[in-house]
Amino acid sequence: MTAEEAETAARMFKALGDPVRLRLFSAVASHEGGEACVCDISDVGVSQPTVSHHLKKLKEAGLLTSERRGTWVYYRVEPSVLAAMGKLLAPSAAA
Amino acid sequence: MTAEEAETAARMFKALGDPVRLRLFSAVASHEGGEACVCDISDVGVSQPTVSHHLKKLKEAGLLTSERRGTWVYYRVEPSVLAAMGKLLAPSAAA
DNA sequence: CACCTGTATTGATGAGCGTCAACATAGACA
DNA sequence: TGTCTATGTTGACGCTCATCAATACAGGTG
Repeated sequence: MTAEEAETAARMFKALGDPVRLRLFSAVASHEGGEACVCDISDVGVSQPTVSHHLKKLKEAGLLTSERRGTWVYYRVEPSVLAAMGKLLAPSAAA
Repeated sequence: MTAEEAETAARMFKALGDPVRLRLFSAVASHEGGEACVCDISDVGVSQPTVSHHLKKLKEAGLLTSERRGTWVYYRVEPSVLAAMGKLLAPSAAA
């Protein structure tokens, strides 16, 4: 594993390395249709700006995408990225 | 996903959220026999105390175990923990 | 237009992290 | 015992991060 590969992958793991972000991500991933409105998942015990901040981090890490539809903003998981991370965690099956 | 589950899982993701740690972990995981001596994997561009520090973090996160055999210390991956993380990243297959 | 709700940004603060130099410890060998 | 190598620990520095209050922006409704 090269230093560059490690940089890229570590950014994604790091994004999931916060309990609030992990819960937000899990909530989006397990929501119906694979997407969720912010209002559906923002009950994680922190303030609204903090939720927004964490969703932005997940987006910057490439784990989520967002789309505004009228009043609400919907977040959705990026499946290809998930698969790549999963392979890193299953070296016996992937390498 | 409860707050406690998120705490536990986030600790493991966080441990892999550093490029140096990810490379160390990957080196151990892909090494012959699933274990590696520190001397085999410490070529990641940081000083020896830093390597030791990161290996300790991975151990505290439950991702690695260590065992001294004579002069050298060998690290080995914890497969059960890997599987649990993998499932989190494959919600379509696990939940 | 004014007003309300949902979401994002700004600015500040306190805590945590990555890194290294220096030092300490463990084991092997003479 | 002394010495050398391999690894871990300590202490400190700079940087990043998580969080919130305050504010701003976007879109809907009247």
